[in-house]
Amino acid sequence: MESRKNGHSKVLLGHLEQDILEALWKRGESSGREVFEGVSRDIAITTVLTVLERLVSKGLVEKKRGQEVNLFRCAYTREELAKKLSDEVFRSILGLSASAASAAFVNILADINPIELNRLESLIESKKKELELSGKDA
Amino acid sequence: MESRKNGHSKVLLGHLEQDILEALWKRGESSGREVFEGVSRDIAITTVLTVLERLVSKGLVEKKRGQEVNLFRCAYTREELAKKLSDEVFRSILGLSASAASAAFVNILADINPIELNRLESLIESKKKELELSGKDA
DNA sequence: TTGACATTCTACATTATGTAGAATATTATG
DNA sequence: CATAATATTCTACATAATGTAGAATGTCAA
Repeated sequence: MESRKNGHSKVLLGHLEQDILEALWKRGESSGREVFEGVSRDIAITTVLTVLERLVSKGLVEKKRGQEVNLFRCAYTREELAKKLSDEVFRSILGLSASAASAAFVNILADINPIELNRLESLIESKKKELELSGKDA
Repeated sequence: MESRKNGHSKVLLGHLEQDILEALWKRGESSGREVFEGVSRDIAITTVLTVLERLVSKGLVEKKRGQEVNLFRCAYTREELAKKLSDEVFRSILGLSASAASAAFVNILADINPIELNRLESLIESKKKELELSGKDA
């Protein structure tokens, strides 16, 4: 439903950027050509190389010289990247309305991965204990 | 720390857009000039008018003819907007790593508004019950 | 050495956002 | 009513992010 601006709908990273990271996570360290094949899109290989290069600039991908070709690999695991990207976005939305954001978060999590609801609950418990400790002398 | 691209650091809406929405939420229905004053920035009033107009295009602000001037107001409450904006972003990050995203969410919520942790917990409980019901015949 | 492939450079298109002057419309008032 | 003061709309530019890829150049193996 969400009225996407136009063609795009990127959120945190561009679509191609995401696909490239996905390919790298799946295949592990790979050459440019392998990444190109991994994303399997009808685009020129130079396009992939260019974006790969940009990801390197952003520090999201690491490049090193292999024997015959350059090799690329993600600088972060999915988890690490999720954490990195979360910060700004969560802060922004939670700042708008913590309650609404929380509700939305739970709804979406339930939709995507309901099992995680339990883990989320545990996380909250832990965090609460943590806060009690740090705040007990107030 | 987050290496901001350049000058910008927008997430979901531009800075000026956010400021304008804030001004509208604070003041309620307002004229263009009032919004301009509300955002109190050293920019031309037409800049505010332009962005206001764009927000109208995006459906985030409503415009109507007042007696002597046009009046603008937010089409959504903070809560509604937070919900609207959450969807895509949360889905994207949760899709990357539900566990990492959950952890980040809890950390940031605890930082911004710890009291909400309790509410979040309740939300999870409710959601879990809800899921049990819908899934009990599986 | 030379052809195939890899890498880098350069460049363009599109979209989003911030910015605002010019042009036009409207209103209040002398 | 004429007109100055405002308000509104139009048009336009700048910058950044992203996708896109051809041209130029580099490298390696047969």
